[in-house]
Amino acid sequence: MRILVNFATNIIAMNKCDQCIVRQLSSLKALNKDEVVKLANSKTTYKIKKGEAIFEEGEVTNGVFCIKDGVGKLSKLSANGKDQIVKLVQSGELLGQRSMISNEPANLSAKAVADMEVCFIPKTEILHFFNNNNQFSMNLMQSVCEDLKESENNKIALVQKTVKQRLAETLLQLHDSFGENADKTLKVQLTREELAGIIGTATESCIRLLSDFNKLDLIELVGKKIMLKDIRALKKMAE
Amino acid sequence: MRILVNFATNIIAMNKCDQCIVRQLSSLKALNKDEVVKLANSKTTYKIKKGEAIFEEGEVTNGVFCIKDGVGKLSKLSANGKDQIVKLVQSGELLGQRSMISNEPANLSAKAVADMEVCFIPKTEILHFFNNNNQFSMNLMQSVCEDLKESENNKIALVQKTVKQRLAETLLQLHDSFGENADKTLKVQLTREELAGIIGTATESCIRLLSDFNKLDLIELVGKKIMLKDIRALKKMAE
DNA sequence: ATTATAACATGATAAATATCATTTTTATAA
DNA sequence: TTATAAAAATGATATTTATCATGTTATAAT
Repeated sequence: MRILVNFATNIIAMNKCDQCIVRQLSSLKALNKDEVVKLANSKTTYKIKKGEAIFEEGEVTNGVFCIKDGVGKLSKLSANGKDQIVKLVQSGELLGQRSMISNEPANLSAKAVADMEVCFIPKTEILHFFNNNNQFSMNLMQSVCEDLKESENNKIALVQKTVKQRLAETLLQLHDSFGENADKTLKVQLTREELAGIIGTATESCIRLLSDFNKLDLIELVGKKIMLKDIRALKKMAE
Repeated sequence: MRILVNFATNIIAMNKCDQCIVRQLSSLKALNKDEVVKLANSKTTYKIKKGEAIFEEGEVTNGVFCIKDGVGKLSKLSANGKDQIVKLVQSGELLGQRSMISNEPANLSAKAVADMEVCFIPKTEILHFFNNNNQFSMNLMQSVCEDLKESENNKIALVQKTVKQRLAETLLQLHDSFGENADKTLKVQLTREELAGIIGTATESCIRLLSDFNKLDLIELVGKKIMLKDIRALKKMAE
């Protein structure tokens, strides 16, 4: 009887996780069928509305979050009250790997930029996979390494490029990673303040530059949305 | 006969690596006796003079470097010809883990800031340890995670703090990580250009601020050396 | 629909920082 | 030891960017 119930549960759960975009794109792709079943049984699913937090800086998370849908930002509040955005994350990605591995409270806050659906996987599960599945641990390792490389390059860009160059670069990256709507505007919709938080500048400076770019026909401002009109020129400007 | 020779070789080699500072401080501390023997047999030792490179940006390294002695800088040359320093490394640390794990050419150049002694460990060895020693893989993972956290925080500091704050912070960090000489000056000796490369500013601006700090009695400039005189005030300034 | 609130926008100005020019000091090699 | 180059220092100036003030438009709540 017990077995039957478990069997039924597992099938449903396995289907759910097995077909999930996170399973296809993240380190979790290395898990075998049994492991996916284990995963499906231990996960919890949440919905997070735009603006809400998944976790805050300083919180102990004790696990990782899979992003099934939506867009999130990892950010840190500075002394002067500005929210510096470190990274945008989207469906298919894992969140909170670093602090889980380091055994530390979260260094950054994670908040929804667009409505999100996430699954929480407890630390014990992840560590079990890490210790028993070499491909998984290698994948996880590579994913953190990729983050490190990105962070280093981003850091260099922030220091060595002007605000104008950083804005051009960031617009291109947003276009690249998140794509465009039917009306050709950028799919991720950030406020000017958030955009300023990514490129590390004052909101007013960001707004001013956007309107310069608009006048130069590099972009078009469609209400609050942004459409890239001259990608070639933006690329040139970013260098 | 064969066994005898190997036995003798291993003892010497094991002693060498077993007592090495890198073995005590890095992820390698998780290795058992047999693994240390394997390590000792596969490593190669190099000496690198101040100013020389261990590896350059874009090079395929195919292994990691252990820093037995000296100080190195990880940096990237920007379009405008400036060398942005991403991180300073010292004895006990490993170098080139990220690009090895990611299977990519080095993203940064590694150069000696002070004469160095390093050992090269081939990729095959490291991967073998990674797949067969859970504690080692966890250590390696944690070390990369630590780098990531540092890089993110450093990035935020670079963007949100003024050049003056960054200089104060960097001087304190150098004091913290590398200590001071008998005459109380900082042990790592960087040129003003290198220091500017860490805080991300023009060399002249860096020199100017150092001389301001000097006038304010926060530091004392002893020739090219720097002595921290008022650590409390520097800390306050960095915030 | 109307009010309140947040987001966006722009001008004026101040502050921070970079750049160019020049001089002084220090290190290095002939 | 002197010549030569590199590093450090400082002034003058230009450029970039932030800040403050204010107005406008969009969005949400009553």
